[in-house]
Amino acid sequence: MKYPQLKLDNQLCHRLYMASNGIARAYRDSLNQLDLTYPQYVVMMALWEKDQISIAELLEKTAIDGGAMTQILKKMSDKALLSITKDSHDKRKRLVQLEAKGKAMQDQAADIPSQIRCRFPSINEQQALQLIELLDLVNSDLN
Amino acid sequence: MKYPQLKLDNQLCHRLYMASNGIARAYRDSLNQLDLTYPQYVVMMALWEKDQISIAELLEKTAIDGGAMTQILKKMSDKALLSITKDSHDKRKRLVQLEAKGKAMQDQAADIPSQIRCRFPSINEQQALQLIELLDLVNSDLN
DNA sequence: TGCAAATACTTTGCATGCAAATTAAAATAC
DNA sequence: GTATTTTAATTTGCATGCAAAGTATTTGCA
Repeated sequence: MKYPQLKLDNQLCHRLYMASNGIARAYRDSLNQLDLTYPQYVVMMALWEKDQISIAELLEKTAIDGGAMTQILKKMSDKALLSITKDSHDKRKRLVQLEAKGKAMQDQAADIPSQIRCRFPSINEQQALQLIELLDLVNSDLN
Repeated sequence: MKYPQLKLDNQLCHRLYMASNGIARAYRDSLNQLDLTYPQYVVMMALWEKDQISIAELLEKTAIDGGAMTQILKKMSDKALLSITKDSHDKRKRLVQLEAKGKAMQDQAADIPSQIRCRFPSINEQQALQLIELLDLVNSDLN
């Protein structure tokens, strides 16, 4: 190997790639029971925190791609989890609000975080917090 | 907010999601110059480390999806970066080897890691290593 | 030896992630 | 006040990630 900096073993990014895909995969079983994909689950979490927000605000909170968001919201709307209305003050904007089914789903979802947590016995609480701190630093450099 | 464990701010997975997508985005400019996508770059790194390996071995080293790998290798083969031959001892297997263009690209790629590193001024070396250690723990639980 | 099970890939269908082009409406400029 | 620019979303085309089904070989086992 000519260049050690090109070894896969030295790539932070590749580890993030594996971890991100792997954890999303770990969520799959739990989310299948709610008929949600991971990005859809993220949208739900954002709305449970703050309902009645514009798509732009949803994009900012979730960091989901705008083009994908249009499709994701359409599917969630078809499933009656939420509805989308035009903002009467600014007709460019559209507001997203939870429907009854979407609100009710919060109780079903409440157990998911602990289910996922069990899949990572190698990580203790302190390490999890440390990981979050470091990822926040990474993400802060990404704007 | 009824359930604090459902707050986006408390989700390790969402941070991984943002970091993984964001870093891949950060690679884009550098990789565009080599006409490579990020997964294709990962394949190149794997092959620069060890040439003449089976697709199964490539899948294991890169953690790329098998179905996607078929398409990725086809595109890379079309670009004359590598070629694929049947293993004469086991006709189920196919061996991947770098072509001249693929080998030469290593020199062009050697600068990429430091270019990416510059995009993360908030992270010092010790923190980067710590992040790698923690992600290795996460990934070790993902099998 | 013969055949079921395991292996190594490929294919297919669906759900994003992303860049670039497009559309509609609001804000600014002149 | 109208033209230009900016903002908010959608649309389009391409590249995966993933599960499930399909194909071709090879193993393994009765």
